[in-house]
Amino acid sequence: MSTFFTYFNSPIGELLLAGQPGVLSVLGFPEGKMRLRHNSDWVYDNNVFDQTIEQLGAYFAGELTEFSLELAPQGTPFQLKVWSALQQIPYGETRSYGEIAQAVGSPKASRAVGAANGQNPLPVIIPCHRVIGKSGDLTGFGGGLPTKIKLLDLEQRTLGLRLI
Amino acid sequence: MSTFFTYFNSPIGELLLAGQPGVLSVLGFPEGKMRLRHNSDWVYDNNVFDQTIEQLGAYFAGELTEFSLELAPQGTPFQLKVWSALQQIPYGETRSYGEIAQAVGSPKASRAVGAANGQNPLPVIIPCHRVIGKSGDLTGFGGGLPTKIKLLDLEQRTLGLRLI
DNA sequence: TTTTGTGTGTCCGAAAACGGCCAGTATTAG
DNA sequence: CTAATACTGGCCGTTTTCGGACACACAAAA
Repeated sequence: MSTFFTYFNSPIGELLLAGQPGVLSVLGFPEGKMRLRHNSDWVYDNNVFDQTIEQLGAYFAGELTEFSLELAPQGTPFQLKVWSALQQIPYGETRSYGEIAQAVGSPKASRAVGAANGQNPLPVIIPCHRVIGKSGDLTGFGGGLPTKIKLLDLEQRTLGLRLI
Repeated sequence: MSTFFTYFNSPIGELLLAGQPGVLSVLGFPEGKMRLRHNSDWVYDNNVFDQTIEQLGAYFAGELTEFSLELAPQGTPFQLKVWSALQQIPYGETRSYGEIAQAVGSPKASRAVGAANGQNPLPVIIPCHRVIGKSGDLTGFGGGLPTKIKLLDLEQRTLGLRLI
């Protein structure tokens, strides 16, 4: 089965989407430090990602707080547990790396959680941006710290509007 | 629990024995390349190793072909599997590194088997000397190749005598 | 043709290095 | 005196590096 891909223009820059019909497995930043581009044996197809694009659009517009997509991230057992835990963090809230470590049953593995966060193949949708240092430092983000700030800010402002 | 040790004079030179009452965990060559000596916090006690000494004596006299001792070698899961496989090689026979690799379920790990062999904490008793290259080369032995030859020779001659 | 003897390819496990951490001290700047 | 800041050491899963007690193939000698 071949892998399909497309690019999506978002407020935080161009995004690479990849996966198979109905299943998203990669979301990447083509620019910046990560420079994640499409593989040469992937097939361009924009139609495959209708739902993803629609929901991403709504998310960035502050009109969607929870994604409903079929995901297929690839990783080690530990990484999968971490990414799963990330999806439990409610929109607009944050957790510390240590809290996630505790949530996956390895209380002392906060550093390993940081590493797993860095390998997150589906940022934004799997909200690794909601994990920050215990002291409140943002500490890091694959797409660059400014993007992490933008995402947290978006979620904060959206929640603020909701209160009116 | 403290660790006990003693030294035993054998035909292949002095041997260091160490462990706890009823359980042997180390057998080493104090001389030669390995230079395994007793640790400073171990306690000298010759009586603890009655059975070991008796059986080693009988082995070197050609009167014992299978040890019956409680062993507690320390190692990684892979090493333990290898050492366990070594104990399945009958007295006087040999196997190639590749065959042991196959026996532990990693057919291509012949070189890794060599490495594990080199870490064998209980040579002679765990018969790493019965593993040789596929071509028949002896290839290596912690206590020195001459010792490996002596051991294989002893076993061969003992079997020979048995045939009479 | 058989037999040594080198060279080379490969494959593992083990050990070391590496962070998107964190808590406990020590050190300054107010 | 207090609080922010800097430094230190331990933690833990992953990644990378490393080093062979191998095993073939081919060459050269007998």
